[in-house]
Amino acid sequence: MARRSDHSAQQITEMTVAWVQDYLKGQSHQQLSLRQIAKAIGYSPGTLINHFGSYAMLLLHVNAHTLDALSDTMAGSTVVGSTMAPLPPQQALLAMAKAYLNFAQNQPYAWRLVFEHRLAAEEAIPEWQLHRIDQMFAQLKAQLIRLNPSASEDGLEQTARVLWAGVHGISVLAVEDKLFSPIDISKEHMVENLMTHFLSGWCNGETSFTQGATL
Amino acid sequence: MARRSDHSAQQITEMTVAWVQDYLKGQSHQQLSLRQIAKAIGYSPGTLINHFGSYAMLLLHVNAHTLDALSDTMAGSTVVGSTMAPLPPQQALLAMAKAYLNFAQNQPYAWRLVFEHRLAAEEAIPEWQLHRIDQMFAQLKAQLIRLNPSASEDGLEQTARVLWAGVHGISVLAVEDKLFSPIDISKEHMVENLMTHFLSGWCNGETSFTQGATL
DNA sequence: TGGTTAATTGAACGGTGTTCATTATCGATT
DNA sequence: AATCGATAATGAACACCGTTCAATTAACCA
Repeated sequence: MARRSDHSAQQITEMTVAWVQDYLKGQSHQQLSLRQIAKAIGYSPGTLINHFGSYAMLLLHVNAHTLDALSDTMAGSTVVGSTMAPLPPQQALLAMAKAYLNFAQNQPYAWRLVFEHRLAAEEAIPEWQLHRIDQMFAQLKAQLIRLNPSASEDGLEQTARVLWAGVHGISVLAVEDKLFSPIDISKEHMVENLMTHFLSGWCNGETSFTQGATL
Repeated sequence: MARRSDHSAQQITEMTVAWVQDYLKGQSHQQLSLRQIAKAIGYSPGTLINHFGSYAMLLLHVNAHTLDALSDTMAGSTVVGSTMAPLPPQQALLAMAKAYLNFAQNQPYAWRLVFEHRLAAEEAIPEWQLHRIDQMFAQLKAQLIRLNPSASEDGLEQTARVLWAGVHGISVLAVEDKLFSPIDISKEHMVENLMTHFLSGWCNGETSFTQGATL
């Protein structure tokens, strides 16, 4: 068979991503396969390889979709109402962190795929994917700069990543259920804990802790 | 063929774990396979399945070994010399965090396997594995309690996990090269940044940040 | 020594991602 | 309207994968 014109190239991408996203609502990608996807959308495995380049690249498109949804959720979390005043920066950051955590917990399989997926060594992460990540950091930095306008650009860059890494770490361990806590700690409380202590430490200036905090 | 007595059961475990650990020094587990391991140690795939129960369980043993090495490294990082006084708690915590990060960076493939590996839903994580993780937290808590003796047990438990999650997050993103930073930030500086600000915030008591830090 | 036990195996099974020659259809040209 | 070149799509083939299991045979014990 050849050259059906049932769907455009873009439609095939959409069908594929939509079906996988739906699949990931209920189960991990570990049981997922190219052949399964092909059957589900009514094309052959070879067609999908032609279209995406590889199974890994197909999954990268799925991840792009996930990152868009995550980014939207985070952006939306800082606006409580259309006519309200913007949240103070600390609350905005906390809202974004909680949005991040909740997204991870609500869509654990899609979220995990983003971070577990790896391309073959020779294929580089496409520019369109890097752009998505840049935008997420831009959101964080925008709030941090409100919180501490005197911070240097490099300092902001670093702090945004440290903070994000912290939230990410909690989310990873929460989603993978690897916190192994004897007591039941609310994940949201952990994020609040991190945010509170880190931001208060950050705003109180650069008191080197090797001499401070002598309690 | 049957019932060779070339090796005891324990020896087979050791050979297997040693070979995989060696393999992971140079490449990711993604290309690794049971058949490959079997060939390398001179047994059949079926024998390894009999021995470990499944390929997943085999990898769990590898991870146990990795966790032991990690735990040792962290424990060792707080003692600079045999006759010296113990490090102050902040420095001990920082040393452990850096040890954690460095381990992740030096043995990225073994380290990643620990966190990417998942058992089938029905098999529970064995007790001997949970025990290893408990011990790591015990190390952290021991330092935190020196830093803030008045903290409650539950508070310690939570703070230890928040702190560890933060360090873990930085390590994950560093190892996976997913920090996507335009500037080149030293990972060690990020850990220091997190530790400094978080601990200083933590020690300065429970100043709620919703009212504090008015920049 | 003979019988029992159990460790080990290789073949088979149903899966995987990827390659590629073949084919059938489309779009344009005559 | 017929033809032709380009190309989207395919399915068979390939080399793997983890796992199962009947058959085998070495070790052990009575």
